[in-house]
Amino acid sequence: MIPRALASATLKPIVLSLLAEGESYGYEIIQRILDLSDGQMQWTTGTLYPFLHSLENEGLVEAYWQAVENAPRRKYYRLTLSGRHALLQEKQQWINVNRILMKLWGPSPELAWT
Amino acid sequence: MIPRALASATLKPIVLSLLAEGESYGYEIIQRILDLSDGQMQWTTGTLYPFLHSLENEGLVEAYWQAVENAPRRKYYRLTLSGRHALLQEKQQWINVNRILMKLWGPSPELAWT
DNA sequence: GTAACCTATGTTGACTTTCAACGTAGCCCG
DNA sequence: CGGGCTACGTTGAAAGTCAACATAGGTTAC
Repeated sequence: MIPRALASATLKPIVLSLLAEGESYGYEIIQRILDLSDGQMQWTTGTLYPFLHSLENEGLVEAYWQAVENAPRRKYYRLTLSGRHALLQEKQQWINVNRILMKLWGPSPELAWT
Repeated sequence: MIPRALASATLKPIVLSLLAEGESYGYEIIQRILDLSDGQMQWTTGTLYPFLHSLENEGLVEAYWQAVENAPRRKYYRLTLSGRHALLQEKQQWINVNRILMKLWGPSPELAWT
C-alpha cells in the first residue's frame, strides 16, 4: 500500500489528469484510481468528495448534475481552462521534486522512466 | 515553491537519504534540504524536530548529544539498520507512484530520469 | 417481498500533520 | 549591548484524512 503522504501528494495531479481525459464523477474517479494503482490507492468518499468541492471552489473544475437510467443521478466534473493550467503546473512540480530525489539517489536503471 | 503535500511526501525519504550519507543534526538537515532544493523546500523546526523524534521512536535513527567548540551542543542522528531498510522501502514506493503517474502522462522526454 | 449488495452523493467527529510564533541558550561582531 | 546566527524545543490554530454514518435508487437471488 502506498503511504498516506505519498498518495495525498498525487491526488490532485491524478484527478486533474483523469478529468483531462474526459468528464467523470466522484464514485467513478475513486474506482479508476483504485484500478490505476492496482489497489494501492484507496480513496474514500470522505476525502474525495470534499476535495472535488474544493477544486470546484478554486475554479479548476465545473460540475453539473446528470440523470442516469436505472441508477442514482451523478455529479459530473469537467476541467476548466484554469484546471488545465493547474495540471501542467502539477506535472512541473513533480519533475522538480524528482530532480531533488535524483540528486540524492543518482540515475538508477531500476527507476527508468517508463 | 513546492506545494506542502509534495514536500511532505518526500520528507521521510530525503531525511533518511541524507542520514545514509553520514550523521547529521536537525539544524543542518533543514539547511541541507533548503540547499538541495534550491530554496524550494523550507522546513521549519516546528516540523522537523518532532519528525526526527518520531523517526527515533520508530527505531529508524539513533541520536546522541555532541558538545561543540564555540557553538551550542548538537543532537546528532545516525541511521539504524532498520532505517536503511525503511529507505529502500521509500525508494520502492516512489517508483510505484511514479509508475502510476506515467500511466497517465506517458513516457515523456522532458521527464527523463537524470 | 425482503435481504444483501452495488451505485452514488454527502457529512461528522476523532485523529494527525503542519507551521508561525514563541522560548531558551550560547556564540560572535561591531 | 544589540543584532544576528546557531541550536534545541513546544504550543495553538488550521488543515487534511478516514471510518462511520446517512440517504436513496437499483439489481439479484431466494
